Amino acid sequence: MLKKERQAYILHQVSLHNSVLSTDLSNSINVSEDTIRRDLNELAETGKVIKVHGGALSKSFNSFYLRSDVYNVDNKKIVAQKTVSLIKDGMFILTGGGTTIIELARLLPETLKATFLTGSIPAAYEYAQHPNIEVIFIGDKIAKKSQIAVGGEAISKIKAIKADLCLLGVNAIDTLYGITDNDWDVVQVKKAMIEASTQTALLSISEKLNTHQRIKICDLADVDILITELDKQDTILEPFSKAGLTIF
Amino acid sequence: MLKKERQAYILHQVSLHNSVLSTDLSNSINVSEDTIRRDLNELAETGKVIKVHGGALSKSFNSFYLRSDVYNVDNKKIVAQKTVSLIKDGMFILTGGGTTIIELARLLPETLKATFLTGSIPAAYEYAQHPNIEVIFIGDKIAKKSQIAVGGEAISKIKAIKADLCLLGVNAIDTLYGITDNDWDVVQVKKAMIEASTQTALLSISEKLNTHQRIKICDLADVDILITELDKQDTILEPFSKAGLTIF
DNA sequence: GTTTATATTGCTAATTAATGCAAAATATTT
DNA sequence: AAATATTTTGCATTAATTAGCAATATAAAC
Repeated sequence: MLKKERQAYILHQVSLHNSVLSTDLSNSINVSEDTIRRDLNELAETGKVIKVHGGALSKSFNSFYLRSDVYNVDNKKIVAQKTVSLIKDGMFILTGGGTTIIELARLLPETLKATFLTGSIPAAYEYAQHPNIEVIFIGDKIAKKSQIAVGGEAISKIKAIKADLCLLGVNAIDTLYGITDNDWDVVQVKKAMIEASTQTALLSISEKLNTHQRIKICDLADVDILITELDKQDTILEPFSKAGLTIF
Repeated sequence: MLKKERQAYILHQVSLHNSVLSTDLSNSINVSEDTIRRDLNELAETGKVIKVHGGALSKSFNSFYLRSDVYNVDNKKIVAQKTVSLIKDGMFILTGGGTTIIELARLLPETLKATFLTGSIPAAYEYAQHPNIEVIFIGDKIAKKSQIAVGGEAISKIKAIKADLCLLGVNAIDTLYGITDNDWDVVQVKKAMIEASTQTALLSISEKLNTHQRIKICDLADVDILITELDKQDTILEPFSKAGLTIF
């Protein structure tokens, strides 16, 4: 087994179990613990895992984004964690794609029984890992860049839905420009999702607040909840609160 | 053996096994390790493989899932490789899921311009990695076990399609029992896919020949091509050939 | 069809990389 | 604080790589 292969295997194990023990790895691939340790150190140096006494922990637990580290994962995880509390048993939830949504999918409690509807391949994959979650995929042509289904078929399917909650990762949000994005097809889908839900929550790391992009999805008035990694009281959030959004 | 031939052989080995050792190659084609190394370096410079200490790795050696846990990968890869030759530019291809199909997705040439329609999340993900392939996802409720969309929605969507070719990984195939599977929902989808295509090719490692399961998909007469890792002339394949299947 | 240039290959020796081992030094647990 | 487990360090061993050179093979020129 080549060194890189071994490291790939280790990474896979880490993403699968969130943590590994040097001893276990040593046994399962028959190399000395020294070698494992050296591998883990290399992987830690390049930021792929977090080295701890006795083994290593996953950084951005993922099979999709194994290579490219997700930007700002830590904050995204905070956002995702806050979002979990909004989700109750029995809900019908429409969600988009994006790295924050993926983090959310991973943080969902095992016991949660809910139905998730999405057009994002990575998100669907993650939801499907949960034993008690029903996943409905909204199919259509897959946009390569974002790995989500876009097009008329998908939109009319979304319009036929009435969901309890819509969860969207946000690209740019601003009190003046509203919620904006940079991909026409994706915007159409997001619009439809917001309309199809009784309540919409936006997931956004604070960095994206007060920025805008080319294409408008909707006004702040059209959505309900804003979830960031910041404290509810943070002054940056005040304008959004005043615009009528509930802050989490 | 010419240099180009040798490098083609090396590339083939790499795509088949995901990794090669310089030593092995040196032995199997009787040239010095130096030559192999020089070849690998050339292939690495043109981006065909990833050179590592001791050998080389396939460029796509880790993405969606690691193959180490896939049963009988090598044979599945041979099946997949044979299947590639059936696919031509411009085709509309309906495919199921399953590990053999995933291998196929990975072996598709970069230059291929075709449209793939599938209800399998892992397959869609793999297809979406190709620059010139259009992916249409057939959405519906996702069956956890198989990660494919099942249900009336998906089936009626499939029925609205007329595809050039249907590629199905097979669970069990027998001259007497026909093609069988063990999941009712999946069977419905496969049935619909076969009906919606002018031609159907079955991908199956030989191990699955002459086995059967609970639920019938169709008779041998309803499909056209059988692709296994075996040689066309193999006696095991004779009964299938006699049943009217074209063997690859 | 020679002859000349160019590429390819294999060999040797020196260098570098990868791995495992053992003893000492740290952590961690009880 | 004692017992146990993990890490560090330095070293030995083996394997793989590099670089230079000689021997062939292949292509190009005459």
